[in-house]
Amino acid sequence: MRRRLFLSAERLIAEHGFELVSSRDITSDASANIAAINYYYGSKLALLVDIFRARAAELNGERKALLKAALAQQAPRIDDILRALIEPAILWHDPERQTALRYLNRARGEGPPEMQAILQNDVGHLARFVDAIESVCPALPREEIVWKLHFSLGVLHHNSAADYRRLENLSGGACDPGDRERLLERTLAFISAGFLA
Amino acid sequence: MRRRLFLSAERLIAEHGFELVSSRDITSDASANIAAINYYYGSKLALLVDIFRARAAELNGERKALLKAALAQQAPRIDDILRALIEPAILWHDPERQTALRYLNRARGEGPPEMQAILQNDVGHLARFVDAIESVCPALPREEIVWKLHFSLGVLHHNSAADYRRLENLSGGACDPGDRERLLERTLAFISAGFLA
DNA sequence: AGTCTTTTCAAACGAGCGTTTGCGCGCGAT
DNA sequence: ATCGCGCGCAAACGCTCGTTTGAAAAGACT
Repeated sequence: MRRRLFLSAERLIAEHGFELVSSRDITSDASANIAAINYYYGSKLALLVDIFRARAAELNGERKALLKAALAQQAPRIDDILRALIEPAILWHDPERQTALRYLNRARGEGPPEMQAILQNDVGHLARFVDAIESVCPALPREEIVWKLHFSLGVLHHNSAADYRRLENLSGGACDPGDRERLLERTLAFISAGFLA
Repeated sequence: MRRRLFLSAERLIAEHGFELVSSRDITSDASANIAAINYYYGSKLALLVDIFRARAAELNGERKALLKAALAQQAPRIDDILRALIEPAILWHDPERQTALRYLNRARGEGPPEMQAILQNDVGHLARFVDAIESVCPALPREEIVWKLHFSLGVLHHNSAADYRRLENLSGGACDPGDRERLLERTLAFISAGFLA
Protein backbone atom coordinates (compact mmCIF):
# COMPACT_ATOMS: atom_id res chain seq x y z
CA MET A 1 0.00 0.00 0.00
CA ARG A 2 2.85 2.37 0.81
CA ARG A 3 4.29 1.70 -2.62
CA ARG A 4 0.94 2.09 -4.31
CA LEU A 5 0.49 5.52 -2.74
CA PHE A 6 4.00 6.46 -3.84
CA LEU A 7 3.40 5.50 -7.46
CA SER A 8 -0.08 6.98 -7.72
CA ALA A 9 1.03 10.28 -6.25
CA GLU A 10 4.04 10.40 -8.52
CA ARG A 11 2.10 9.60 -11.67
CA LEU A 12 -0.81 11.94 -11.00
CA ILE A 13 1.46 14.85 -10.15
CA ALA A 14 3.69 14.18 -13.15
CA GLU A 15 0.58 14.37 -15.33
CA HIS A 16 -1.40 17.20 -13.76
CA GLY A 17 0.94 19.18 -11.55
CA PHE A 18 1.39 19.70 -7.84
CA GLU A 19 -1.48 22.12 -7.36
CA LEU A 20 -4.15 20.09 -9.09
CA VAL A 21 -3.69 16.78 -7.27
CA SER A 22 -5.40 16.37 -3.91
CA SER A 23 -5.02 13.70 -1.24
CA ARG A 24 -8.37 12.35 -2.36
CA ASP A 25 -7.19 12.04 -5.96
CA ILE A 26 -4.14 10.10 -4.84
CA THR A 27 -5.87 7.69 -2.47
CA SER A 28 -8.70 7.00 -4.86
CA ASP A 29 -6.23 6.29 -7.68
CA ALA A 30 -4.41 3.91 -5.37
CA SER A 31 -7.68 2.31 -4.23
CA ALA A 32 -6.93 3.35 -0.68
CA ASN A 33 -8.83 5.20 2.01
CA ILE A 34 -8.38 8.94 2.48
CA ALA A 35 -6.56 8.33 5.75
CA ALA A 36 -3.91 6.12 4.19
CA ILE A 37 -1.50 8.91 3.29
CA ASN A 38 -1.36 10.16 6.88
CA TYR A 39 -1.13 6.64 8.24
CA TYR A 40 1.85 5.65 6.10
CA TYR A 41 3.66 8.93 5.56
CA GLY A 42 2.47 11.22 8.33
CA SER A 43 1.35 13.91 5.89
CA LYS A 44 0.85 14.59 2.22
CA LEU A 45 3.93 16.81 2.15
CA ALA A 46 6.09 14.06 3.64
CA LEU A 47 4.95 11.70 0.88
CA LEU A 48 5.80 14.21 -1.83
CA VAL A 49 9.21 14.96 -0.37
CA ASP A 50 9.86 11.21 -0.08
CA ILE A 51 9.14 10.77 -3.78
CA PHE A 52 11.35 13.71 -4.61
CA ARG A 53 14.30 12.49 -2.55
CA ALA A 54 14.12 8.96 -3.92
CA ARG A 55 13.99 9.97 -7.57
CA ALA A 56 16.58 12.71 -7.23
CA ALA A 57 18.97 10.27 -5.57
CA GLU A 58 18.40 7.80 -8.40
CA LEU A 59 19.10 10.44 -11.05
CA ASN A 60 22.17 11.84 -9.36
CA GLY A 61 23.49 8.35 -8.74
CA GLU A 62 23.47 7.64 -12.47
CA ARG A 63 25.09 10.97 -13.18
CA LYS A 64 27.82 10.23 -10.69
CA ALA A 65 28.56 6.84 -12.23
CA LEU A 66 28.69 8.28 -15.75
CA LEU A 67 30.94 11.08 -14.59
CA LYS A 68 33.31 8.61 -12.97
CA ALA A 69 33.46 6.60 -16.19
CA ALA A 70 34.07 9.74 -18.22
CA LEU A 71 36.94 10.84 -15.99
CA ALA A 72 38.48 7.36 -16.11
CA GLN A 73 39.33 7.86 -19.78
CA GLN A 74 42.90 8.88 -20.44
CA ALA A 75 41.97 12.15 -22.12
CA PRO A 76 38.45 13.08 -21.10
CA ARG A 77 36.85 15.85 -23.11
CA ILE A 78 34.34 18.36 -21.86
CA ASP A 79 31.64 16.78 -24.03
CA ASP A 80 31.96 13.55 -22.07
CA ILE A 81 31.50 15.36 -18.79
CA LEU A 82 28.50 17.32 -19.99
CA ARG A 83 27.04 14.14 -21.43
CA ALA A 84 27.24 12.51 -18.02
CA LEU A 85 25.23 15.43 -16.66
CA ILE A 86 22.42 15.48 -19.17
CA GLU A 87 22.17 11.95 -20.52
CA PRO A 88 20.15 10.40 -17.68
CA ALA A 89 17.78 13.34 -17.63
CA ILE A 90 17.06 12.99 -21.34
CA LEU A 91 17.36 9.30 -22.06
CA TRP A 92 15.31 7.77 -19.25
CA HIS A 93 12.47 6.47 -21.33
CA ASP A 94 10.87 3.45 -19.74
CA PRO A 95 7.47 4.60 -18.48
CA GLU A 96 8.28 4.64 -14.77
CA ARG A 97 11.41 6.70 -15.21
CA GLN A 98 9.77 9.06 -17.62
CA THR A 99 7.13 9.67 -15.00
CA ALA A 100 9.87 10.21 -12.44
CA LEU A 101 11.52 12.77 -14.69
CA ARG A 102 8.32 14.72 -15.21
CA TYR A 103 7.80 14.69 -11.44
CA LEU A 104 11.29 16.05 -10.82
CA ASN A 105 10.86 18.69 -13.52
CA ARG A 106 7.65 19.86 -11.95
CA ALA A 107 9.20 19.89 -8.50
CA ARG A 108 11.76 22.39 -9.74
CA GLY A 109 9.15 24.90 -10.76
CA GLU A 110 5.96 24.31 -8.82
CA GLY A 111 7.07 22.13 -5.92
CA PRO A 112 6.41 23.12 -2.32
CA PRO A 113 8.96 25.43 -0.65
CA GLU A 114 10.54 22.51 1.20
CA MET A 115 11.58 20.91 -2.10
CA GLN A 116 12.86 24.14 -3.54
CA ALA A 117 14.99 24.58 -0.47
CA ILE A 118 16.53 21.16 -1.05
CA LEU A 119 17.22 22.05 -4.68
CA GLN A 120 18.91 25.26 -3.63
CA ASN A 121 21.09 23.82 -0.92
CA ASP A 122 21.99 20.36 -2.18
CA VAL A 123 24.59 21.40 -4.68
CA GLY A 124 27.17 18.73 -3.89
CA HIS A 125 26.50 16.72 -7.03
CA LEU A 126 26.82 19.85 -9.15
CA ALA A 127 30.05 20.79 -7.43
CA ARG A 128 31.50 17.48 -8.63
CA PHE A 129 30.78 18.55 -12.19
CA VAL A 130 32.38 21.93 -11.64
CA ASP A 131 35.51 20.19 -10.36
CA ALA A 132 35.53 17.78 -13.28
CA ILE A 133 35.25 20.57 -15.85
CA GLU A 134 37.95 22.53 -14.07
CA SER A 135 40.29 19.53 -14.26
CA VAL A 136 39.69 19.27 -18.01
CA CYS A 137 39.79 22.98 -18.83
CA PRO A 138 42.23 24.48 -16.32
CA ALA A 139 42.25 27.70 -18.29
CA LEU A 140 38.60 28.44 -17.55
CA PRO A 141 38.11 30.49 -14.35
CA ARG A 142 35.91 28.73 -11.86
CA GLU A 143 33.37 31.53 -11.88
CA GLU A 144 33.02 31.11 -15.62
CA ILE A 145 32.45 27.38 -15.25
CA VAL A 146 29.69 27.89 -12.71
CA TRP A 147 27.93 30.40 -14.92
CA LYS A 148 28.06 28.15 -17.94
CA LEU A 149 26.88 25.18 -15.93
CA HIS A 150 24.00 27.35 -14.77
CA PHE A 151 23.11 28.16 -18.37
CA SER A 152 23.40 24.50 -19.34
CA LEU A 153 20.97 23.49 -16.64
CA GLY A 154 18.63 26.12 -17.99
CA VAL A 155 18.69 24.39 -21.36
CA LEU A 156 18.30 20.98 -19.79
CA HIS A 157 15.39 21.91 -17.58
CA HIS A 158 13.46 23.65 -20.32
CA ASN A 159 11.82 20.35 -21.04
CA SER A 160 8.28 20.41 -19.74
CA ALA A 161 5.32 19.26 -21.79
CA ALA A 162 4.21 22.90 -22.08
CA ASP A 163 7.57 23.93 -23.51
CA TYR A 164 7.35 21.18 -26.10
CA ARG A 165 3.89 22.14 -27.18
CA ARG A 166 5.11 25.66 -27.83
CA LEU A 167 8.06 24.25 -29.75
CA GLU A 168 5.72 22.31 -31.99
CA ASN A 169 3.43 25.28 -32.48
CA LEU A 170 6.43 27.33 -33.50
CA SER A 171 7.90 24.82 -35.93
CA GLY A 172 4.63 23.64 -37.43
CA GLY A 173 5.37 20.13 -36.19
CA ALA A 174 8.83 19.91 -37.73
CA CYS A 175 10.57 19.56 -34.35
CA ASP A 176 10.04 16.19 -32.69
CA PRO A 177 10.97 16.14 -29.00
CA GLY A 178 10.06 12.46 -28.85
CA ASP A 179 13.29 11.44 -30.56
CA ARG A 180 15.35 11.43 -27.40
CA GLU A 181 18.66 10.37 -28.95
CA ARG A 182 18.65 13.29 -31.35
CA LEU A 183 17.49 15.61 -28.59
CA LEU A 184 20.45 14.52 -26.50
CA GLU A 185 22.89 15.20 -29.34
CA ARG A 186 21.29 18.55 -30.12
CA THR A 187 21.37 19.63 -26.49
CA LEU A 188 24.94 18.47 -26.04
CA ALA A 189 26.09 20.31 -29.17
CA PHE A 190 24.43 23.52 -27.99
CA ILE A 191 25.86 23.60 -24.50
CA SER A 192 29.30 22.31 -25.51
CA ALA A 193 29.57 25.21 -27.94
CA GLY A 194 28.68 27.55 -25.11
CA PHE A 195 31.51 26.17 -22.97
CA LEU A 196 34.09 26.34 -25.73
CA ALA A 197 33.20 29.89 -26.79
CA MET B 1 -8.51 51.32 -7.02
CA ARG B 2 -8.34 49.15 -10.12
CA ARG B 3 -4.71 50.14 -10.52
CA ARG B 4 -3.95 49.57 -6.85
CA LEU B 5 -5.32 46.03 -7.07
CA PHE B 6 -3.27 45.44 -10.22
CA LEU B 7 0.00 46.54 -8.63
CA SER B 8 -0.57 44.82 -5.30
CA ALA B 9 -1.43 41.53 -6.96
CA GLU B 10 1.56 41.76 -9.25
CA ARG B 11 4.01 42.60 -6.48
CA LEU B 12 2.78 40.01 -4.01
CA ILE B 13 2.77 37.24 -6.60
CA ALA B 14 6.19 38.25 -7.91
CA GLU B 15 7.48 37.95 -4.35
CA HIS B 16 5.67 34.89 -3.03
CA GLY B 17 4.30 32.97 -5.99
CA PHE B 18 0.89 32.28 -7.44
CA GLU B 19 -0.13 29.62 -4.93
CA LEU B 20 0.68 31.53 -1.80
CA VAL B 21 -1.18 34.76 -2.53
CA SER B 22 -4.91 34.84 -1.79
CA SER B 23 -7.57 37.36 -2.70
CA ARG B 24 -7.49 38.51 0.90
CA ASP B 25 -3.74 39.11 0.74
CA ILE B 26 -4.15 41.23 -2.36
CA THR B 27 -7.06 43.33 -1.18
CA SER B 28 -5.57 43.93 2.23
CA ASP B 29 -2.25 44.99 0.65
CA ALA B 30 -4.17 47.38 -1.58
CA SER B 31 -6.23 48.64 1.39
CA ALA B 32 -9.36 47.45 -0.36
CA ASN B 33 -12.30 45.35 0.63
CA ILE B 34 -12.32 41.65 -0.11
CA ALA B 35 -15.06 42.14 -2.70
CA ALA B 36 -13.07 44.68 -4.72
CA ILE B 37 -11.37 42.14 -6.99
CA ASN B 38 -14.67 40.73 -8.17
CA TYR B 39 -16.17 44.18 -8.49
CA TYR B 40 -13.43 45.53 -10.75
CA TYR B 41 -12.20 42.44 -12.55
CA GLY B 42 -15.00 39.90 -12.29
CA SER B 43 -12.75 37.26 -10.74
CA LYS B 44 -9.30 36.74 -9.32
CA LEU B 45 -8.24 34.78 -12.39
CA ALA B 46 -9.33 37.61 -14.70
CA LEU B 47 -7.16 40.01 -12.72
CA LEU B 48 -4.13 37.75 -12.95
CA VAL B 49 -4.59 37.19 -16.67
CA ASP B 50 -4.97 40.92 -17.15
CA ILE B 51 -1.65 41.53 -15.46
CA PHE B 52 -0.05 38.82 -17.53
CA ARG B 53 -1.35 40.15 -20.84
CA ALA B 54 -0.37 43.73 -20.09
CA ARG B 55 3.18 42.92 -19.05
CA ALA B 56 3.76 40.38 -21.81
CA ALA B 57 2.60 42.89 -24.40
CA GLU B 58 4.97 45.46 -22.93
CA LEU B 59 7.90 43.06 -23.07
CA ASN B 60 7.19 41.80 -26.56
CA GLY B 61 6.67 45.34 -27.79
CA GLU B 62 10.19 46.25 -26.72
CA ARG B 63 11.55 43.12 -28.30
CA LYS B 64 9.80 43.94 -31.55
CA ALA B 65 11.22 47.45 -31.63
CA LEU B 66 14.75 46.23 -30.92
CA LEU B 67 14.43 43.55 -33.58
CA LYS B 68 13.30 46.10 -36.11
CA ALA B 69 16.28 48.30 -35.28
CA ALA B 70 18.64 45.33 -35.54
CA LEU B 71 17.31 44.36 -38.95
CA ALA B 72 17.57 47.93 -40.18
CA GLN B 73 21.36 47.74 -40.08
CA GLN B 74 22.96 47.04 -43.41
CA ALA B 75 24.61 43.82 -42.27
CA PRO B 76 22.78 42.54 -39.19
CA ARG B 77 24.54 39.79 -37.28
CA ILE B 78 22.87 37.03 -35.34
CA ASP B 79 24.13 38.51 -32.07
CA ASP B 80 22.09 41.63 -32.71
CA ILE B 81 18.94 39.60 -33.25
CA LEU B 82 19.48 37.49 -30.16
CA ARG B 83 20.22 40.60 -28.18
CA ALA B 84 16.86 42.04 -29.17
CA LEU B 85 15.27 38.90 -27.77
CA ILE B 86 16.96 38.80 -24.39
CA GLU B 87 17.93 42.36 -23.58
CA PRO B 88 14.55 43.59 -22.31
CA ALA B 89 14.11 40.46 -20.23
CA ILE B 90 17.47 40.99 -18.52
CA LEU B 91 17.95 44.72 -18.37
CA TRP B 92 14.60 45.91 -17.07
CA HIS B 93 15.77 47.11 -13.72
CA ASP B 94 13.60 49.87 -12.43
CA PRO B 95 11.59 48.41 -9.56
CA GLU B 96 8.22 48.22 -11.32
CA ARG B 97 9.60 46.42 -14.33
CA GLN B 98 11.69 44.08 -12.25
CA THR B 99 8.53 43.10 -10.45
CA ALA B 100 6.81 42.64 -13.80
CA LEU B 101 9.63 40.35 -14.94
CA ARG B 102 9.42 38.21 -11.84
CA TYR B 103 5.66 37.96 -12.32
CA LEU B 104 6.09 36.84 -15.94
CA ASN B 105 8.78 34.35 -14.97
CA ARG B 106 6.52 32.82 -12.36
CA ALA B 107 3.61 32.73 -14.78
CA ARG B 108 5.66 30.52 -17.06
CA GLY B 109 6.14 27.85 -14.42
CA GLU B 110 3.39 28.09 -11.84
CA GLY B 111 0.74 30.19 -13.54
CA PRO B 112 -2.83 28.93 -13.92
CA PRO B 113 -3.61 26.73 -16.95
CA GLU B 114 -5.16 29.65 -18.81
CA MET B 115 -1.85 31.50 -18.82
CA GLN B 116 0.12 28.48 -19.85
CA ALA B 117 -2.25 28.04 -22.77
CA ILE B 118 -1.54 31.60 -23.89
CA LEU B 119 2.18 30.96 -23.63
CA GLN B 120 1.90 27.84 -25.72
CA ASN B 121 -0.26 29.28 -28.47
CA ASP B 122 0.90 32.88 -28.77
CA VAL B 123 4.08 32.20 -30.67
CA GLY B 124 3.76 35.01 -33.21
CA HIS B 125 6.43 37.14 -31.61
CA LEU B 126 8.82 34.18 -31.54
CA ALA B 127 8.07 33.39 -35.17
CA ARG B 128 9.33 36.88 -36.03
CA PHE B 129 12.65 35.96 -34.48
CA VAL B 130 12.81 32.69 -36.37
CA ASP B 131 12.25 34.59 -39.62
CA ALA B 132 14.87 37.15 -38.72
CA ILE B 133 17.48 34.52 -37.95
CA GLU B 134 16.63 32.70 -41.15
CA SER B 135 17.19 35.85 -43.15
CA VAL B 136 20.61 36.30 -41.56
CA CYS B 137 21.73 32.67 -41.67
CA PRO B 138 20.07 31.22 -44.77
CA ALA B 139 22.23 28.13 -44.47
CA LEU B 140 20.60 27.07 -41.18
CA PRO B 141 17.57 24.80 -41.66
CA ARG B 142 14.46 26.24 -40.13
CA GLU B 143 14.05 23.24 -37.84
CA GLU B 144 17.53 23.86 -36.49
CA ILE B 145 16.73 27.50 -35.82
CA VAL B 146 13.61 26.61 -33.86
CA TRP B 147 15.47 24.10 -31.73
CA LYS B 148 18.23 26.55 -30.92
CA LEU B 149 15.75 29.29 -30.15
CA HIS B 150 14.07 26.82 -27.80
CA PHE B 151 17.36 26.17 -26.04
CA SER B 152 18.09 29.89 -25.84
CA LEU B 153 14.78 30.55 -24.16
CA GLY B 154 15.68 27.83 -21.70
CA VAL B 155 18.82 29.76 -20.77
CA LEU B 156 16.94 33.03 -20.61
CA HIS B 157 14.13 31.75 -18.43
CA HIS B 158 16.42 30.04 -15.93
CA ASN B 159 16.41 33.22 -13.97
CA SER B 160 14.25 32.80 -10.90
CA ALA B 161 15.37 33.83 -7.45
CA ALA B 162 15.64 30.14 -6.56
CA ASP B 163 17.98 29.49 -9.49
CA TYR B 164 20.18 32.36 -8.40
CA ARG B 165 20.39 31.19 -4.84
CA ARG B 166 21.62 27.82 -6.06
CA LEU B 167 24.10 29.57 -8.31
CA GLU B 168 25.49 31.46 -5.34
CA ASN B 169 25.61 28.38 -3.19
CA LEU B 170 27.53 26.60 -5.93
CA SER B 171 30.06 29.35 -6.56
CA GLY B 172 30.56 30.35 -2.95
CA GLY B 173 29.27 33.83 -3.75
CA ALA B 174 31.64 34.43 -6.69
CA CYS B 175 28.82 34.71 -9.21
CA ASP B 176 26.82 37.91 -8.96
CA PRO B 177 23.51 37.82 -10.81
CA GLY B 178 22.85 41.40 -9.74
CA ASP B 179 25.26 42.77 -12.36
CA ARG B 180 22.73 42.75 -15.19
CA GLU B 181 25.01 44.15 -17.89
CA ARG B 182 27.54 41.38 -17.42
CA LEU B 183 24.77 38.82 -17.17
CA LEU B 184 23.44 40.02 -20.51
CA GLU B 185 26.85 39.69 -22.15
CA ARG B 186 27.45 36.27 -20.62
CA THR B 187 24.08 34.99 -21.71
CA LEU B 188 24.46 36.41 -25.19
CA ALA B 189 27.90 34.86 -25.58
CA PHE B 190 26.60 31.47 -24.49
CA ILE B 191 23.61 31.28 -26.81
CA SER B 192 25.37 32.90 -29.75
CA ALA B 193 28.01 30.20 -29.56
CA GLY B 194 25.25 27.62 -29.61
CA PHE B 195 23.83 29.10 -32.80
CA LEU B 196 27.16 29.29 -34.57
CA ALA B 197 28.23 25.77 -33.65
C1' DA C 1 -9.01 -20.23 20.40
C1' DG C 2 -7.50 -16.03 22.30
C1' DT C 3 -4.72 -11.94 22.49
C1' DC C 4 -2.30 -8.17 20.72
C1' DT C 5 -0.76 -5.40 16.80
C1' DT C 6 -1.34 -3.58 12.31
C1' DT C 7 -4.20 -1.99 8.77
C1' DT C 8 -8.61 -0.24 6.73
C1' DC C 9 -12.65 2.44 6.82
C1' DA C 10 -16.62 6.03 7.02
C1' DA C 11 -17.35 10.16 8.98
C1' DA C 12 -16.44 14.39 10.60
C1' DC C 13 -13.41 18.50 11.75
C1' DG C 14 -11.58 23.05 11.26
C1' DA C 15 -9.54 26.12 8.31
C1' DG C 16 -8.91 28.68 4.07
C1' DC C 17 -10.37 29.63 -0.37
C1' DG C 18 -12.95 32.61 -4.17
C1' DT C 19 -17.21 34.52 -4.61
C1' DT C 20 -21.87 36.65 -3.57
C1' DT C 21 -25.11 39.34 -1.10
C1' DG C 22 -27.42 43.38 0.40
C1' DC C 23 -27.12 47.40 2.77
C1' DG C 24 -25.46 52.14 3.14
C1' DC C 25 -22.38 55.90 2.18
C1' DG C 26 -21.12 59.91 -0.64
C1' DC C 27 -21.40 62.68 -4.55
C1' DG C 28 -22.82 64.90 -8.78
C1' DA C 29 -27.00 66.10 -11.56
C1' DT C 30 -31.67 67.51 -11.72
C1' DA D 1 -33.62 68.78 -1.38
C1' DT D 2 -33.62 64.55 -3.60
C1' DC D 3 -32.88 61.26 -6.72
C1' DG D 4 -29.70 57.99 -9.02
C1' DC D 5 -25.61 55.60 -9.23
C1' DG D 6 -20.97 54.07 -8.65
C1' DC D 7 -18.57 52.48 -4.95
C1' DG D 8 -17.15 50.45 -0.31
C1' DC D 9 -18.05 47.39 3.16
C1' DA D 10 -19.07 43.47 6.72
C1' DA D 11 -20.89 39.21 6.65
C1' DA D 12 -21.89 35.00 5.05
C1' DC D 13 -22.03 31.17 1.45
C1' DG D 14 -20.65 26.92 -0.52
C1' DC D 15 -16.86 24.36 -1.48
C1' DT D 16 -12.44 21.84 -1.19
C1' DC D 17 -8.57 21.02 1.28
C1' DG D 18 -5.41 18.08 4.56
C1' DT D 19 -5.96 15.92 8.71
C1' DT D 20 -8.04 13.43 12.77
C1' DT D 21 -11.04 10.24 15.07
C1' DG D 22 -12.65 5.92 16.81
C1' DA D 23 -14.19 1.69 15.75
C1' DA D 24 -14.23 -2.42 12.70
C1' DA D 25 -11.53 -5.84 10.09
C1' DA D 26 -7.41 -8.54 9.15
C1' DG D 27 -3.29 -10.69 10.45
C1' DA D 28 0.41 -12.50 13.53
C1' DC D 29 1.79 -15.07 17.30
C1' DT D 30 1.46 -18.06 21.53
